[in-house]
Amino acid sequence: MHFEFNERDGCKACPIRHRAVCARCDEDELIILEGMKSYKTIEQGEPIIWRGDELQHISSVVSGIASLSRTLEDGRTQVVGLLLPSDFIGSPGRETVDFDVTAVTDVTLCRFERKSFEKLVQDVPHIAQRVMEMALDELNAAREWMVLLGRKTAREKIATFIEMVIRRDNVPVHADEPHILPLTREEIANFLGLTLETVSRQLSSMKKDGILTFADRRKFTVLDLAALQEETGDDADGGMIV
Amino acid sequence: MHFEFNERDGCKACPIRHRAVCARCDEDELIILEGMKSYKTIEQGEPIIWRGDELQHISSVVSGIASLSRTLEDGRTQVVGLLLPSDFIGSPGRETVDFDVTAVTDVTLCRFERKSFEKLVQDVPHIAQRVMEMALDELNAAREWMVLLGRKTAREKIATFIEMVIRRDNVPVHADEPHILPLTREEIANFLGLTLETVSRQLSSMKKDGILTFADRRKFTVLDLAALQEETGDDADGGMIV
DNA sequence: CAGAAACTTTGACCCAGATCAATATCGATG
DNA sequence: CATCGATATTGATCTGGGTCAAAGTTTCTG
Repeated sequence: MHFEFNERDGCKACPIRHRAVCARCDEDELIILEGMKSYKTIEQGEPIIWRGDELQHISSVVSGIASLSRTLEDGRTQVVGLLLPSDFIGSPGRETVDFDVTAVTDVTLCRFERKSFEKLVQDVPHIAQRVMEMALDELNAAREWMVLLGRKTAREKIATFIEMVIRRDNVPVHADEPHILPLTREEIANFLGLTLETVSRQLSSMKKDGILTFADRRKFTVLDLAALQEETGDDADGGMIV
Repeated sequence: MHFEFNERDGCKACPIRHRAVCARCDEDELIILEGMKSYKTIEQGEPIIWRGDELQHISSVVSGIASLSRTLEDGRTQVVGLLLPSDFIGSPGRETVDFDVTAVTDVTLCRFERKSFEKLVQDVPHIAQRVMEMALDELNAAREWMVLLGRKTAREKIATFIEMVIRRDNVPVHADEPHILPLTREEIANFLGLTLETVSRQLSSMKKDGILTFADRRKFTVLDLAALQEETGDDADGGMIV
């Protein structure tokens, strides 16, 4: 059984093609991948899997946004990450999830039976390498977020969050289309370690300061990107040495 | 050139043997590993590498403790992780580090020329798998820490930190030897997203409440483990479903 | 072993952001 | 299109932890 990796023309039907995690789509390979995958849709607001639940599948987000979060006994909730299309739910080698996973929007998942996925990781070297790279990227993002949670002010947190949102759906150049906040005020608060009132106040304040405008609760446009970036608390150049 | 993986008797001289990241120590393998590694010692308090610096080596901590941190322009610092023996500095596929790495104690590193290490990751499937597992573990730990930073009170943060320290050097059973705080008050503060005064006050308060005693600034004993764990804010059973 | 530098504790006060509360707006539903 | 529940805004007040300041320890150095 031979597997090879090919980034360029990964199999069209294979969801681990996202982020180019895919073995060469010759017949052998396709059979295995086809045999073990299944799709599932979860409605907005519904839980996908709870912390501690046994992982039957490793899934990849095909469309929509899911959140990873932890809630303390008294209800305090911290969102520790957002899962966007191509992100995985569950990791090879783990039998349970350590965080609650919830559909923030309607979410479509492509699921692999966990054992098969783990076998794939073992048999196809480039898949382990890809998962490794993805994990390292996310680790970096998580650490970056730790700086925000531990040291940034409410205003800096909001500015950083908005900047992240507009960076994410990076419209070509100078498309003035409004951006969409993917989260409610409360979800933003739980992501930033704030209360929803503080989130609301900071957004209002940025509106007053002419940095943003809102067409409605979710739809906004950045009027002054430079000012926004100034407020994030990060180095202007994203940390490169000049 | 064939490589195989053997957890049990990984090569004694190979530092990536830590955490069992090691190929079978036949001659081919040894030559490669021996040829590319070098040791280096960094004194307590000295920087190991700065954020943005080009990574010449991937290193593994052999002894001592290093911290990963980020400092904002105005001096606010957040420690995003501690590197203990067997942890890596630098990741295959990255040309720079994204955080400052500092020696918290005297640190000995085992360094690999980066290109060679990356080649090794590509050539020896089990090494990529091992790095993948390590990255996934650290990702989990980072997310756990995000909950602490975003939602826990000062007292809960301190309790969690102390619990982490005693869990780390998990003395057999009932050894009443004192534990050692590996960090100064200021370093603890930067790790927990607090000020050093708050750290000091909380430690005093726990002393007053009979949870801890201090033999000196660094040396402490836990008098009431149950109470300590009660204060961490986490579920009693570490999150397992009962 | 004196004197200094580094680290820690403790106190007094203050403020960013939490909490509590009232109102306003949106969007779904019959 | 009126009603209701969910979501958001805004105001008033409170407080945990930050800030500023002054001792008190420990450790290093000559």
